[in-house]
Amino acid sequence: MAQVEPSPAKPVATLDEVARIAGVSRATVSRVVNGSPKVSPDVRRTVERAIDRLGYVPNRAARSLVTRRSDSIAVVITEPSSRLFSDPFFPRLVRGISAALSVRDLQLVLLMPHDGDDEQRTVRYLTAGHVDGVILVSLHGDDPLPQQLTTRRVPLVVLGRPTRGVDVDFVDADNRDGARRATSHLIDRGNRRVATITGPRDMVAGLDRLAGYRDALGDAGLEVDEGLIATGDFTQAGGEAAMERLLRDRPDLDAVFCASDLMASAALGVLHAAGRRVPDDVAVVGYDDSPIATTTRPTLSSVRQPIEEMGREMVHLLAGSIEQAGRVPRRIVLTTELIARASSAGRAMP
Amino acid sequence: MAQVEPSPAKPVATLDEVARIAGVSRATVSRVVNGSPKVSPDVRRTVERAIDRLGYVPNRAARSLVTRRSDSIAVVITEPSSRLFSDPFFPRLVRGISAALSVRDLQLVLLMPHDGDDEQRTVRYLTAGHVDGVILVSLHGDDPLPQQLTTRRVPLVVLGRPTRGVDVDFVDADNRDGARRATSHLIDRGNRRVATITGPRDMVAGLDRLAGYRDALGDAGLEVDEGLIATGDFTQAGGEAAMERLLRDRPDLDAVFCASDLMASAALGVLHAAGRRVPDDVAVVGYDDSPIATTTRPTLSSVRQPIEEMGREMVHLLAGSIEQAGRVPRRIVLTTELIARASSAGRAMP
DNA sequence: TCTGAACGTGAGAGCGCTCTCACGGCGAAC
DNA sequence: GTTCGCCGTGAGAGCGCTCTCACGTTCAGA
Repeated sequence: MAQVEPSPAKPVATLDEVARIAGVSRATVSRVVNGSPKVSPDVRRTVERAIDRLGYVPNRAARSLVTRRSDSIAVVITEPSSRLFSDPFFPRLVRGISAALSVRDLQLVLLMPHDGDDEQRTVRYLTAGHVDGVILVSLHGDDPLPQQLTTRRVPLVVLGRPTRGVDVDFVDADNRDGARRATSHLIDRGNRRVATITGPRDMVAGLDRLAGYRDALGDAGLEVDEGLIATGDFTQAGGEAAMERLLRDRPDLDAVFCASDLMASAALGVLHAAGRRVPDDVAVVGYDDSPIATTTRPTLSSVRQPIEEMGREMVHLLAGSIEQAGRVPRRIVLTTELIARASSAGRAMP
Repeated sequence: MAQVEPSPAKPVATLDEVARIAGVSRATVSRVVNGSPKVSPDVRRTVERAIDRLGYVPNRAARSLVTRRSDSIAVVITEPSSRLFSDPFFPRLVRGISAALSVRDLQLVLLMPHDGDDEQRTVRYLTAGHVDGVILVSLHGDDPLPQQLTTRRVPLVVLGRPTRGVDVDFVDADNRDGARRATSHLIDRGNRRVATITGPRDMVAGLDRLAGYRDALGDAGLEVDEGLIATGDFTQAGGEAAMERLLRDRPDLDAVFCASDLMASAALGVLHAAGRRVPDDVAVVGYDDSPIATTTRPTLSSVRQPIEEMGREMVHLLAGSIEQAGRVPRRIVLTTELIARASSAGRAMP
């Protein structure tokens, strides 16, 4: 072998060297780097030139050590793979979060614990002060994490209204209103036997969407018929089973509001197999407005949530709560929008 | 307001305190924490008790400062939102990476630059030594990032075989072989006019899959008919346009191999609209085996890649290249599997 | 002319950790 | 009994940064 000798990696400059080159003290360079106003314009220029020349970049670890800030926040996604992989919700949300963090020059540390052991490690990591704050995505009702973090005073923002008492910052879409809109839309087109396939009963989003369904029926003076309510779990398999059950128990239904597009797409398949035409015999509306909504046959009406915006709002909230610890918890609820497509087009057959 | 007085957050213990409690020196505690063998069993026990009692967790910043390691690696995803959001590939890959990193007690810092400005920041960040290594996901052929990182000697693993000269560690699925399998499968069932909708011409995965298509035709002694090759871009819109073009130019085609499931699902729609039955008139095979493959009508045959495993392998590779800088670049190519479903079932009509 | 506030700058401590080196004690080898 | 080497431990320096405090200069006000 020839002398390949990998040259000694990255010879990064330090504050000291910049100071020496610029002919000032370390403190002054630090002030320039951190944008302090107490530096005269010409000194600032000199220092900036030196920084450019050396390609100086502050050492994050050293800074963290003294400021006690890591300038990084954790995004924790606790969600079974099934949903995580099929639902574009997560990439979109993460993208929104990432964009907002990048503007603030914060780092995104991603945690996806996937067993109990991992979860333990996660808790330890989060409470050890390695991050300045935590964004918690998609916890189910009984997740102990928010409680644990809150008592340890780790700044925290949660996605979705928490079920129980924990008083914590959160961002949510208005699931109840979204479901109400979807259901009202079906009623408006003349459907009277509107069924629903719900989300899991341990997730607030699922419960809220069911509540919205009931609201809409109430608004229209229709009675809620429990036989028209089938419990799903947001997945295709769950949607399929629920739709089959509905069709068997209540063959006279003329519309279905599904609490997720995945379930709705499965419902379309079941309806098709059963010889029901959509939307003529049975109208269908989904939830999430995921890409799948445009690929089904017929295309799927759905409720769209402002996902990226939710990510951004979570970051805003978290930044605030890092700044002023112990402030009163805030909640942000964003409105949704019904996207009407073929699966609920036209008027119901009388 | 009552005296809500948010108590002074996390009173984390330091090495010094542990040392004092255990009655030993800081150095000894450090040795215990880092699993050095040069500590007598009873001293080790004493120290461990003290650590437990105080709930001591090492300060990562302080450690980084001296070791010059951050124990974190960056995952950079440069991909237009369209694909990022519709393709479950990314969540799955990230999950695989995350799991492998967590085992090694490494942190995952996620970067999703989405404009030129952001990209600049990203490069600066990565070369500033804030991370020990970089995993680069889904770069197009002309991405300058690998080159930049390589010259700065930042340990790097890339997803997918790079187009050009950059000699760099990478992990890839055997796209060529996967495409060959898919195409051969169509030929085996009796199809003779097998078209293909390719990926974008600036992505190696697209080119490789096209090459595999050609391979299969060659294997079967069939001639490659350029008129049966339509360029797509992995997205539904692209697939739709390509399928329409194919149908117009070569109405006699009897099968289509699509380089992505998204394009395949769009192709199904176009074929349906054109009154072609799948698989009877035209058989279709997609690529990726994404969840969408089971929701189309008919369900979609597809090529599955071991995505999580690819993530794991990338981490292994990166860990190695961090350990021994400047070693010879390695490449890992994983095999794929054809999942046959309804869209290519049965035999071709003669 | 003197006082003192305002401002820009430098000196120096110290954040929590690792790691080198020195040292004392003990057993093996002569 | 002496020497040597090894092993477990402690002392202390120093990683690169921020931040407090003190200091010198300038300038307005009396």
